[in-house]
Amino acid sequence: MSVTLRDVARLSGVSVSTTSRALNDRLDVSEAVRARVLKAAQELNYTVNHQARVLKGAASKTLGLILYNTESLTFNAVMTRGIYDLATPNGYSVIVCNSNAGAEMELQAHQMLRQNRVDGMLINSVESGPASLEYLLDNQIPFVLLNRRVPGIECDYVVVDYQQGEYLAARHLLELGHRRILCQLGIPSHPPTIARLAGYRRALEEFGVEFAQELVVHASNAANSYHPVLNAMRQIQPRPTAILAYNDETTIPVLKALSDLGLHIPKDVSVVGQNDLSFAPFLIPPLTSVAQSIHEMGRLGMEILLQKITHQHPESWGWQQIVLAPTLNIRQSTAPPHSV
Amino acid sequence: MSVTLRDVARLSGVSVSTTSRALNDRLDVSEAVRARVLKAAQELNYTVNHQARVLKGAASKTLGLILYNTESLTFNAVMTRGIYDLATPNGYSVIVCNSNAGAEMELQAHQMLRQNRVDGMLINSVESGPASLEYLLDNQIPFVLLNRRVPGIECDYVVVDYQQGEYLAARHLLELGHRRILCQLGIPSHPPTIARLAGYRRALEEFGVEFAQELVVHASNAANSYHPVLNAMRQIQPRPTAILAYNDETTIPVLKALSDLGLHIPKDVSVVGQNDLSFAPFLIPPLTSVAQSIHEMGRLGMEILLQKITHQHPESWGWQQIVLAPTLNIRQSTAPPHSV
DNA sequence: TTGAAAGCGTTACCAA
DNA sequence: TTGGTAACGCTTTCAA
Repeated sequence: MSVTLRDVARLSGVSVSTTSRALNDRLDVSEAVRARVLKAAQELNYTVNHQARVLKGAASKTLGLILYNTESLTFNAVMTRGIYDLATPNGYSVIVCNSNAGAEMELQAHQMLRQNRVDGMLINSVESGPASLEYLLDNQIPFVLLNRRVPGIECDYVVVDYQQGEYLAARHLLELGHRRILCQLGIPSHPPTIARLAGYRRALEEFGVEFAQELVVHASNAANSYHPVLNAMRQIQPRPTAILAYNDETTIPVLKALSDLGLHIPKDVSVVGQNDLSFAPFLIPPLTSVAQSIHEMGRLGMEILLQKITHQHPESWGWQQIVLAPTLNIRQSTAPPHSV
Repeated sequence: MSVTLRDVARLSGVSVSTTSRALNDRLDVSEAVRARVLKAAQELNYTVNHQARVLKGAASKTLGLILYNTESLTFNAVMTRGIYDLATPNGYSVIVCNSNAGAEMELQAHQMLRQNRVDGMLINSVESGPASLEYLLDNQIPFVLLNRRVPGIECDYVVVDYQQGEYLAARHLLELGHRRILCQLGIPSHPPTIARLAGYRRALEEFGVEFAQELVVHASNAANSYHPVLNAMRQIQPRPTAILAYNDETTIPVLKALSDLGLHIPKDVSVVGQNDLSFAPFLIPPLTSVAQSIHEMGRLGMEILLQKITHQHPESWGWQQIVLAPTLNIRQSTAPPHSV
């Protein structure tokens, strides 16, 4: 079927082993032979068979990436960019799998990557519990968790801090004088939602403000923020004076809901987003938003993974457990409450 | 290092070949033996070595995906979702590569995927010219172009029709009575920009409106639409009465620029977006936008690729060349020009 | 500097 | 129904 080393060897009139050495830039090949081999290889359009190499014992030069795939569209896009930026230049292929937030597909992904003998993995989905990760640890397959932690599993991870982000946002509003702050979240069991809620409550506590369940709006899909927020702002009395949106994308429907209720931002209601996407400064009014280093998280995760793969002293290393601190970018969507 | 078939054979007390047959659900294995083998495999936590299988002649069950990676964040995210949705369930791994809009990285990606003996490829980046594609054709490696066509290369492709989309948007504005329509585009050489420009001009011609170069705003990065559009709307006389934004994402800064100029939408200026992202109905005012079937494009491309890989009659097939028609969703951001 | 041969893990063929 | 053996394409060791 495809051109093999034997074909190249035959054409260049030398043995297979010499051909291999010539193509792999070994020193112990005469220039004359090397030139002949290279020419033959080019002529035949030869490409080394990667599977054969790996079977022979070489590193697979392949990494696995398991995505959760139910985050916001931009989240995945931004994170994977950080990852790819380092993969190809370093000669690594990346096999991307999606769990679609399901344990079954996630296990299938692990299975696939295991069969492919990947050199390492980046994991953004841990729905199936710790077993898969324990297997990786036991078999010394390097991996880095992205935006996830698993209780009871000691390993490398890089996370952005949604808890702290929500805390910063809430504190900012509290400092401005807001006391009734609507908090828009996703599915209660989703780790980023759990983290946000904790940050929100931490800020409230710090300011001695009592937590009210009615001020938390959970939506099965955080993107559908229009109706939940519209209803909440219509019904809750006294009306919240500020909103913590799940992220910048969901802020757009939130702004629309407020506009449809005839509420002015920030005069009547303050709004804070999260992720500080590139469009945040261009919303009307420019959105106060918490910047999370998502691209950085992807890039750093990949960097750590590559280090672990190349440096062969896993024992001498501690775990790299990195929490990327968010920053609050204050713009014009937040102000003291009107009534104050 | 890792557990092999020999280890399983040894533990279950049968030969390697019988072990292989037992694990591969062959019929000619006694139930007693099969049970013993399965138990041993489980006990040892055996996973088949995919590279060995492929070397032996099996299909690699791996697909390659080459992304351009300079499109809008959402474009890649939406398209790849359509792709992944079919990959894992069908047992295919996807190796994702990025060209970053560069010919060199694109060639490197081709090289990588070739070495990995992928069963097929989905390609959204053709910066390096037709040579790579010709190689695939010559070697009967199935591939499908996504959102790209290459002059002189006959092959399968699925594209969304940005030309038609821009045409529909422009026609809508022309029908409303607009004659001075600002057209926001990206790098002149980028295929989607070329297509959009052609659609714009086609609509103008059809309405007998002369094309004016000053009404076309090229930006190196289409996302930075604020200043180019602000300046254009400030300087061009008479002022355009409508804007064709590059896509929905760039619409956000466009709306801001108009707002900062004190221009009202749609009274003073009409705006049309493209892609009809989920947030389009929630912009203020709700955005008239051209819906492009990007998710469908990814999914369909994958479907065609899988068909080509499984059905082994490439000759009897014609090329599948699919152009997904856009539709215009009219909302409140467009109206007849104020002056009419 | 070159070549022969072994072996990576698997499957398939052929014999038993 | 089972087992031995060869072969996939490559790299590496050892000998020449």
